[in-house]
Amino acid sequence: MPNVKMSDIAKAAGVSHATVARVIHKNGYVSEENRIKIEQLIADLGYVPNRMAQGLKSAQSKLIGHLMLFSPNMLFAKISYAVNQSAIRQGFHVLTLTSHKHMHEEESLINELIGQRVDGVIVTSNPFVPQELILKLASLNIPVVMIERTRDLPYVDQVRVDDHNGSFDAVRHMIDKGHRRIGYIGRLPTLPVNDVEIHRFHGYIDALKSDHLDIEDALIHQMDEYSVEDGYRATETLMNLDNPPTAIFATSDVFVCGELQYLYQCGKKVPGDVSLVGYDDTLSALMAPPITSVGLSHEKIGEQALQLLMCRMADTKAPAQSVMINTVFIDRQSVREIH
Amino acid sequence: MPNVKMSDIAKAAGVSHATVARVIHKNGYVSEENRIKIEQLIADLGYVPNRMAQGLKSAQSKLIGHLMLFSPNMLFAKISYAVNQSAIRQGFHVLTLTSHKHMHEEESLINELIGQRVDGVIVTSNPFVPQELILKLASLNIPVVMIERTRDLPYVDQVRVDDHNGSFDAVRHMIDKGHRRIGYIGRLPTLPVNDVEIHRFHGYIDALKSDHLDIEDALIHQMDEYSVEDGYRATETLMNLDNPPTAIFATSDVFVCGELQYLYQCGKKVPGDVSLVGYDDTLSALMAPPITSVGLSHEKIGEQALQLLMCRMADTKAPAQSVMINTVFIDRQSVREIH
DNA sequence: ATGAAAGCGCTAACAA
DNA sequence: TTGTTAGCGCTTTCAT
Repeated sequence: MPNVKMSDIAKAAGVSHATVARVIHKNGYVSEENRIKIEQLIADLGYVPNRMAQGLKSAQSKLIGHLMLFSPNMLFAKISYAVNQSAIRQGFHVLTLTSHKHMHEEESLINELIGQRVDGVIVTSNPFVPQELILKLASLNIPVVMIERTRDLPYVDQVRVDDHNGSFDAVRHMIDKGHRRIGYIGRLPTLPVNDVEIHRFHGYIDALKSDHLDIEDALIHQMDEYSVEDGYRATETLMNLDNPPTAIFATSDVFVCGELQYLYQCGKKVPGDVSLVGYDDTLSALMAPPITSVGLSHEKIGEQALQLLMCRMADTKAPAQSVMINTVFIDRQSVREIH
Repeated sequence: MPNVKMSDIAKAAGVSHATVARVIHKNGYVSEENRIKIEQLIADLGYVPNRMAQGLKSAQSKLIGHLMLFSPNMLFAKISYAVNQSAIRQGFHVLTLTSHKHMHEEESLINELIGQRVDGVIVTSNPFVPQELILKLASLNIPVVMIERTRDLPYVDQVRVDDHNGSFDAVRHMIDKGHRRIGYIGRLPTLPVNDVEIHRFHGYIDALKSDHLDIEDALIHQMDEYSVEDGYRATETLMNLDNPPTAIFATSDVFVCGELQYLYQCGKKVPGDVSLVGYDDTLSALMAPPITSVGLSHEKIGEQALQLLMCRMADTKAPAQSVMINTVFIDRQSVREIH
């Protein structure tokens, strides 16, 4: 009994399909008698409206596209999940498309989304999506929201993370515990969109300055990639300094993995010998020992992204909005008090 | 210039929309002259066919639904990614829906998928999807493939993981390195679908038997949940035995996190004091130290799932197929040689 | 080589 | 209170 359609219900109920439509949408007048009968029939025959037909008619697919960058980082899996949930809550479904950096597949992916006539597009943390493609979407009146690595573009809304504060608070935490020599492991700001790296770095610098601490180049490591290996290497260099740091702040939990691997090898304890703070709060809870980290609230991010999308659907030509999401400092006691 | 449609191209080219359709689908005869002109117009105006209209007409949405269970485990993020990639390669898009255990949202989620008239459904590792819902899909002639936690249902194909072997090989590896007392940390087989737990457990048992080793209840811990905490607790109990194991096999990398946290606390070294092997190969590479683990090949799993879906689309009434995917043993030297 | 026309399943304005 | 009707954008058959 595949593919029951409105006319099947109508026929079975002895009415026109317009009447069936009325009971489905609960608008217009329908006699109590017919309503009951039709509702019964819908349940019995398992009728589910065809979204493609609805979409074609209404020019609303109720689909939104989510363009992500491939990344082994659990953070994006979490954001993806949050976006999906928020979308469902608003009656939308999400088509998730992932591109790889430097593979220039974005264009065809975006065309797919246009083909589906998505009602909106979310671009998460993908610094490689060319600006023209975003503008193309906007010119087609398809609402676009960018998450995390955002651009200032007309009619394109942004959900940003307050990285400066997140970073500042983390480093302040270390300073407050008595640390004076704090290492920094981050990523080089060499991507097309770099706000994230720059803000995290300035958060570190500003925290040091706020306590009039020296900024020492030897303590600052900006690596090529967010990777375990780079975290390992940076830590190795830091710990081999004549005067190694007592604490290290890393801008990603992935770096933390590398830090711990190095420290494990040379038998140094956390936080006994070195104190650590990570960023993302993805892997830090799972580490031995668990590591204090700066968490992002995925739910809020997803929620806001959908919110902005809905607003823009309502008014495509409203000025671009930018929402800042706070980070959440998660203390897991991986920073030791020193005197 | 939003929403260019076929008739716009037709009008601009001074032909009927049927001719435009011909050049798009490269079928039927079109004069060279017109083809050039139309192709040019399509590029210039940025025409992209409306999938909803195509779908309505062809009764093929080119969408597949992916029903997952919410899980903090990275494994499912990876499978999800692999499924998406394989789908794209076959010209499909994926609607990913995630349900929470015990929330009984599966029914409405499946109705959403029916509403979208998805061409197929993949159910990944979700033991809570009621059997009737799966059967409902099958009865609507919507191909269904189950991944990892599968059921024997008519017309429902399965992609399974060779957990018995995966587990067997891992434990054999420990035995070959000279270990005689090997702890087991797994999950209690209390889910609606339990093959996974049972096979992993028997893999362990059979490996021990293959070397005529004793099976000791005290070494076997079947926990309530795949969680860091349960891994921690089980390890604590194991290590406090009068005669603790020299090696521990865990059926999930999540357990490994807990193991390492406990061992870190009491200053025991891996593999110096205890040898470890995990399962999933998700977190094990990130641990300090990196842990040997049984990996699943997500790509193969995704690829096979799509393959089976395509086959079933071609022949809905073919007998159900079950494909077994091999695990991959990843040696990271976390098992010590003992004499 | 090209066009006309029907129809996919639905919505909504208009008539009755 | 209900039915009729005209599309939404596309594919495809059948004429021409």
